[in-house]
Amino acid sequence: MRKVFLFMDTVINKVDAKGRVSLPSDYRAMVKELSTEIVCYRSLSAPCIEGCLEETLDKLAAEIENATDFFSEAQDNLTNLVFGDAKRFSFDSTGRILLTEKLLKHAQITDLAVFVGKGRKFQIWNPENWAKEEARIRAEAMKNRPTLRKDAQ
Amino acid sequence: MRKVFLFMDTVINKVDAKGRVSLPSDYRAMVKELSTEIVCYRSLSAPCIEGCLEETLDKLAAEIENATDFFSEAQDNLTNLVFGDAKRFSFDSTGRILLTEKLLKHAQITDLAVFVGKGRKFQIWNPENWAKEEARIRAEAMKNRPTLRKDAQ
DNA sequence: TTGAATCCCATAAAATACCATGCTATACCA
DNA sequence: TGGTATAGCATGGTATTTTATGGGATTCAA
Repeated sequence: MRKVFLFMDTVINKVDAKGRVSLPSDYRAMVKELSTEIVCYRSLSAPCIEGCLEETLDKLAAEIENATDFFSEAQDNLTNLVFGDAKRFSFDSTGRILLTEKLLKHAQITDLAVFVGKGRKFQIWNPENWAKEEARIRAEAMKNRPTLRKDAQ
Repeated sequence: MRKVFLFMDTVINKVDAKGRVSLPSDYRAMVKELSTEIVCYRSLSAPCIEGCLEETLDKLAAEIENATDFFSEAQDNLTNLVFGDAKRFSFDSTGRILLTEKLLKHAQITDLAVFVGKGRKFQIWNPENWAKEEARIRAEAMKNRPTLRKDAQ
């Protein structure tokens, strides 16, 4: 039994005519080991699909409750945005999930999908869009080294 | 059971036609004792591969979550950069890992790989590049003594 | 009953595990 | 201390398993 569960690596898979994509085998292994499910939703900030484990959304729900007031408009909006869009995806015996039209359209994905690990989450991109995005992020990191010191941000 | 787990020493191993390299036996022993796995990614600052234990990345994930907001661009960029590039590597019964094309290309490694201990991390270099880099670092350290005082940096 | 979703089977390629060998470093003994 | 035996290691090769992906069959629901 492994100790660490992180979505990593970048893998590119085909999307067939039916809209099926193989989930990277690493991701599947995690889902199976934790006996949970994958949840996907449209990214709020980029033209890509975002995915995570159900547990992660559960934690997010708790955080939202903690950070915003029960009756606040902020909590209302946030929960609508996140949970209104999220959907559970299970994979078949060969490890494929069936993405929805809504998600594919948002990410401009047609026949190829790039899975990008983000630790507790992952993203699914159109290959060209991801290439541009990665170049942008790396260039920025070269210019200004990332930091985790709060005072430096 | 040992108390200290540090990647040390510099060892050079062959990379075969399939891209397989023996992980230094010291490293393997650590990984086995901790029953964990190795993670590798392209160094952000040098033409080499960087590696560490899964736990190290897990801690980093927690730190990122702690230092940045769930919906922030900073968290987005950082997690893409780090985890999109990282990949788990398990070794076979003879202690070899299969490096990817992307990593080998970034480090300009063809048939020989130098493993350089870095404590919590290690690096994998092309032998010639490492020779140059080591000379440079040592020369610099001779000229300006290293310091750990924050105010001096 | 028609379209969509799910399941199952087949195949090729890639990743992984396994076996065998020569070498090196270590341990052991005189 | 010197020499030998032994265990561990690096490395080449092969076999086996897993994975991605296409296509067809079956089920489910509108």
